Amino acid sequence: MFQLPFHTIRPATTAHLAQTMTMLSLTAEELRQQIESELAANPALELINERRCPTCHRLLPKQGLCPICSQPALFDSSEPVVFISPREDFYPGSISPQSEDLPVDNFSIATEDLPTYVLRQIASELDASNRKIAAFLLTHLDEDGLLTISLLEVARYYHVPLGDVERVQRIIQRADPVGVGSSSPKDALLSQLDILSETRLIPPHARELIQSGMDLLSRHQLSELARRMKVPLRQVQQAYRFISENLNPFPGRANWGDVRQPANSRLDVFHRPDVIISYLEGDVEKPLIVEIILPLNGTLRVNPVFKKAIHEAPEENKDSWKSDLERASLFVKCLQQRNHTMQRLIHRLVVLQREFIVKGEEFLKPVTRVQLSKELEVHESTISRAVANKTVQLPNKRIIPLSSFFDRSLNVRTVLCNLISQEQRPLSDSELVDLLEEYGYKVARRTVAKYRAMEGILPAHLRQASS
DNA sequence: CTATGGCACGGATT
DNA sequence: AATCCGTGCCATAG
Repeated sequence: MFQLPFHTIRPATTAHLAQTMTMLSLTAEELRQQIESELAANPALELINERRCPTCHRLLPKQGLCPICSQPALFDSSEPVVFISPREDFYPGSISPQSEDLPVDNFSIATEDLPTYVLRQIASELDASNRKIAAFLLTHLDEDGLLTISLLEVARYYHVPLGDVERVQRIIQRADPVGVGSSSPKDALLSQLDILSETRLIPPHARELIQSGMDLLSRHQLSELARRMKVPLRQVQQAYRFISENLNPFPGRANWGDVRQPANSRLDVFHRPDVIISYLEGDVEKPLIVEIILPLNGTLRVNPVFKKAIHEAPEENKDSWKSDLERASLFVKCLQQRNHTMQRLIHRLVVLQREFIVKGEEFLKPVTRVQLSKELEVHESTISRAVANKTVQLPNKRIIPLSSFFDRSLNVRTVLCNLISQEQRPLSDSELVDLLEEYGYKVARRTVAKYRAMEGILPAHLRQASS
């Protein structure tokens, strides 16, 4: 019923194949750059406007209404709907056609600065007056992403209660470089900790350490800290490691302009996902909507005017025009090819891992890339490329790497976490092995220890029995 | 003596 | 061919 504009896949030339391959491994952000430079370099390539759905802003098919918004009831809830989606709200830097009716600077390709980037994320949560406050706060950030003015000043300036300003600040802090807009490094750490604690376990005392031991913490005086807080040194060390690995006192400094996370960071904050999975109309009963982000605000095609003009091309330019034309059509084909592959891949993946997506990590089925490559009848390296470096946003708004879908042990690890969080008394690793066996997971004792370490859980003798 | 972490090996995965 | 991951063995801490 909802036919996507599939294009017949032509027999690939080697150049075609090579370019598709490299394109497949690009993230949405990288793809944006690629398209941008190609567009600038090749006059035969053009980007045209297309009609958009007035409610969801998705690109509309050639004729008719947006299939998602207009007839939601038509969809079978057992089948996910997968499609390529140019979502400029997720891609503020999306490339737009230079149309006459739209001021160019509105969606220009200029990279955004931090204040704009943050404001875009939170704009929908704020009413007009709060938006003003947010904008004001964001223009007073230093290069570290911290506020240079006090909240009190702002409140006085706008004649609003301090509480209002604080509320706006809290919303800002939750936006992408998490902790941005905090008043101090300490503040930034605390808000990051809050957000992290919603999704994973945090070591005991981490919060108190930051709260009251910030100065000692920043000077790495752990033993002094342990004495003053009356907490075992081991726990201080544990908490310290967690803090330095996962939190960042200067939220603006870190990865701004850098797409990839530092290797040692486990903070699940990525700038923008490559794929977004959500429920239709936010309703759990409705089917899953899967959008593969294409950072393109329109449709890319070979310029028909250019194509026509080729016959009248001046003799000395004819060759270069011709190569431009070929290059352009190759580029478009590769892009289609990439989209097609991504779409098939993600579709299969969503069907397979539905439980994981809707119910949580515990239900992840161990699937290897090889299995999937056989099902889709593509080479395994194709899957690898498609999966590498990409991120997915789940319906619960968490953004995770696409490779998590192929994690062989994530399910066991989460069961392990549950087990430990529900334990009455600290269980040793070998006891946990037996317990896991009852749940149908057979792992070695040594492996349990590894998983514990991965999840940042202390060994049994350092854990106190708690709720 | 038990529980755990380090090192390293082999097989699977990419 | 390179890398990742689970596991076994052994040293060490408690």
